[in-house]
Order: sequence, then structure tokens, then C-alpha cells
Amino acid sequence: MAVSLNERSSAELKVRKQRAPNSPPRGAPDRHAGQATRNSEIVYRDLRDAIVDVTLTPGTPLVEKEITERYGISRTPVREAILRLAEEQLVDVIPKSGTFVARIPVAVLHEAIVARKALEEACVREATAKASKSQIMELRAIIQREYELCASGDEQAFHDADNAFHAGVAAASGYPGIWSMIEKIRLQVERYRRLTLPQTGRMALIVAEHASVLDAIERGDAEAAVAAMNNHLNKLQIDIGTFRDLWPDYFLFDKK
Amino acid sequence: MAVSLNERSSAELKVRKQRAPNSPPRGAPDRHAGQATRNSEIVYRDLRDAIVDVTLTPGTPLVEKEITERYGISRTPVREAILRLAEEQLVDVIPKSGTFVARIPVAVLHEAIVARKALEEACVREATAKASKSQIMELRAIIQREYELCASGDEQAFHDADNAFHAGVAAASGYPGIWSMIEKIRLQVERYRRLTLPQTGRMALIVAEHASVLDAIERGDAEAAVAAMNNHLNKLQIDIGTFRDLWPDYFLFDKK
DNA sequence: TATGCATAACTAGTATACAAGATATTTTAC
DNA sequence: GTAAAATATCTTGTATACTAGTTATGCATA
Repeated sequence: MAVSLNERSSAELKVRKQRAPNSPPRGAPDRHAGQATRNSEIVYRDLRDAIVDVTLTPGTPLVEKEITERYGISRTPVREAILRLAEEQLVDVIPKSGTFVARIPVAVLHEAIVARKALEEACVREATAKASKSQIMELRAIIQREYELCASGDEQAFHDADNAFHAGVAAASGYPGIWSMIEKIRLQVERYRRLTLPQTGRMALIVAEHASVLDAIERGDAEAAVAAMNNHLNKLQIDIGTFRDLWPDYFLFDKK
Repeated sequence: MAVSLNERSSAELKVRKQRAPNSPPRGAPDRHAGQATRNSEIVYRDLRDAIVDVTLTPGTPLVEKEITERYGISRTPVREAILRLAEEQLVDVIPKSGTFVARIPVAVLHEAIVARKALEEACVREATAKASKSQIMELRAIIQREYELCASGDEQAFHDADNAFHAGVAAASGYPGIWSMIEKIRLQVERYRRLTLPQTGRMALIVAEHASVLDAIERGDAEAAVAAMNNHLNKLQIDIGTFRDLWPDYFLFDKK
């Protein structure tokens, strides 16, 4: 390829010292998509997971130096991880003072559920029109896995399968990217869910609800599919009142 | 050593070297919300705006050192800004190689429009039910401003007012946070819009469409409001075919 | 001239040192 | 004894030096 002159204009060829403008490397443009082994990525993932499953409770101070020592790395990648979390409003960083696990903003919580319902409704409606046979079979397989995990009682795996179902519906709708939007939204809601719901005995109900969504999709009944999905997601509805007294420090009530 | 005993429990007092756990500073918990003057924030904003209004075209290399010299600051804040852009998929950073303004992903573009419509539909429906008189008056004022800006032909200001209208609808719905979600989604679509539409003569149409949305909201006709909003947003629909040939390097066609 | 390889120049990733502000502690004044 | 001021010790923000990998360049070789 060194030999093969590509068809570019001579104007672009004139720039020799620098990389030719407007030409990202042709060879590996988004290999970067593969999981990065960057330290900041590891720290980010660990911290995010710990915050989401409430291992790190709201208000807990996050000291860069401490994390630095735990991982045996320098402050730079730790700092990058914390900045990402700050953007997702999972931590509050107060300049020159400290960084803390953010309290759960109840206003955002409510809006997140509304937004999720709106997005999933669009997905399920489109999936009803466009889902291929193979996609439906995949969804059926996920439901079967949920059924099995429900029997074995593996909550974590069940939860993963639950998400896989929703992601699968988004994929079947031709809007896989919308699921990644939902996942971002889901972070805050998930913190609440983990904090409040023991979730015992609800697994069987979820499986049934997923099945009724898929049934409607399969028979092409868009309105029924939407209704079933909305009914399913309505179970997320939060009742914050109870917890206002229990853990007042975990929540942020006043909208900023 | 501690002369002034505060009223804290002895359990908490045992931790002396560290700040007491689970206690973010009471005084200024979210003063951080005020606009930060951090250098990284300034660089981020400048770069983001330049990318969104296509001053920086897709594929343009972003050299940290160069930005460093332009602003007279060190690499650290520049790097933080670039990392934020990478998360929003506005730049691609290829380790040890280079950072480039991301090409516009057409698949994401399409999904972004679908998502926006879904979210705005939820907002406008709820706004019809909940909008206060004052909120409706504010929206009416925004439309009037649009009318005036349309006459004076100030595209940038009109565009801002356009956004203000949609934000106002979200506020009236009681879901102001959903507008910030939409704004994130809007970034990619905006790049496309700036690139393709001269947008001349469309301003008057937009004003009329906004007015018809607000009229429906005011008379409490949710379905009409939703229909008007969808009609309005449908104008965003993209026709990528034309531009595939014009600027093939600006777009990313294959879904990763 | 064409091809492969060594080398130089560049990039982003990381480590570390220092600066600036906030908080906690101690000292001092009354 | 109380309160206010001085000080020490935290924190995050920034600058800079260094590391490691990538890309371009030029030279040797056929």
C-alpha cells in the first residue's frame, strides 16, 4: 500500500510532515471498540458497578489516593474514571474538597422511568412490525433461560437475562442503539431498585410479563405489545415516601 | 486533643484521621452546580461546539499538544475535555496513535430521531395535562420571539429559541430532565443538520408548527398536540442518500 | 526501480510533583 | 470557658516528565 497511490487529490498530498488532514487511519478506525484494557476503564467499571449495586452507599467519600493505592496505579487514570462517573451524575466532585457518591435524585428517578417507558414503547411497537423469525426465536430462548434461572434462584443471572430480553426487543426493532440510551438512564433507577427491592418471588411474574410481550409481538399485535410492555415497566414505579424516613441521606429530594 | 466535642456519636468519633463516613459537607453540597470555571470545561465546550457546527469536520485530527499551545494550558485539562467528547462519540481516540473528529454515524442518526420523537411525545402529552397558565404564557412568548427572529433573519438566535421552545414544553410537562436527555441525543443530529440544511425559509414554517403544538396544549387536546409535535419533528427526517456521494468521508455507514 | 527493514518522529497513556483551596485542628485572646 | 484566629493537613486541579505503542521516513538491498 506504500506503493499504491490512492486516488487523492494532489492538494492533500502536499501536506507531508503532518498526517494528511481529514484522513483517519484507514486500517483500524474503530478497533478501539474492542474492550479497552486501559486502567481508567477498569477503575470506572468497578466503581460504577459498586455504586449501582449500592455497595458504595450515597455520601461515601471517594478518595483518589486511596483508590490509587488499592489498584497500584497513579492518580491520572483514577481521576479519569471519577470524571466519567461525575458526568453520569453517579458522584459529586467538589473542587479542592472531595468526591462523594451522589445521592439518588428522586426527581431524576421519576423522569428516568417515564423516559424509559417512552423509548421502550417505540422499540416494542417497531419490533412488532419488523422482528424477524430468528429474532423472535432468540427472545423466546431468553425467556426460557429466565424461566430456568427463576427456578434455580440465581438473582444476578436472572437480572442479566432480564436486561438481555429488553436489549433483544430493541435489536428486533432495528434500534439497538436505543437500548444503550436506556442503559444509561437505567443506572440511577437501578441504584434505587437494588436499595429497596429484595425482589423475591417477583422473578416468576417478570417471566410471565416478558412472555406476554413476546406473544403480542409474535402475533403482530402492536397495541397489545405496547400495553404489555407498559404494564411490565409500571412495576418499576417508585414509592419514595417510605424510604424518605428510612434513609433520608441516600436521596436528594429537592430538584436543584 | 479535641477540645471542642461536637455532638457526634462516639462511634463516628473513632474515625479520626479520615472524614466521618457518609457525611458529605453539609455546607455546600451542590454548589458545584454553578458553572465551573475549570479549564477542561472551557476546552470541552469550545471543541464540542466546533464539532457540532461542523467547523471541525469529521476526520480532522485533534492534536492534544496543539490545543495545549492554543490555550496556554497543560495536557491534563485538554485530555479531560477530549475524553468527554470520546464518551459522547464526537471524537474517536485511537490509543498511541491519534484522536479524530468522529464521522457521523448514520445508524445512530436515525435512532436518535426516533428516540427524540418518543421522548418529546411523552413530554407534550404530559404537558397538555399539567401545563400551568404561566408556562403556557412563557411558551407563547418564545413563539413570539421566534416570529421576530424569523423576521430579522438571525439564524443562530432563532435556533436557540427553537430549542428553548422544546425545553419549555419539557418543563411544562414536569420532566425538565428529559430535555437534557434529548439535548445529548441532539448533538449528532445537529451535526448532520448543520452540514446539510441551509435552512432558509424554513423558519416561518417552524414557528407555525410550534404554534400549532402550543394551541393544542392550551386547549387540552393531547392527541392533537402529539400529532402536531410529531409532524414538526418529522421534518428532521434525514435523506442520507444524497450525501453519501457528496461527502462519503463524513459519514459512517456500517453499523459497527 | 521496487521491496523489505531499521530507525526516527510522533501519538496517547501513565506517573509524579506541585499549586490552590477547603476543612479540621490547634492555638491564642478575652 | 468560649470564640475567633492561626495553622496544619487534608482534598482536588494542573503542569510536566516519562513510557510505550504507532506511523511515517529513509536506507539498504535485490
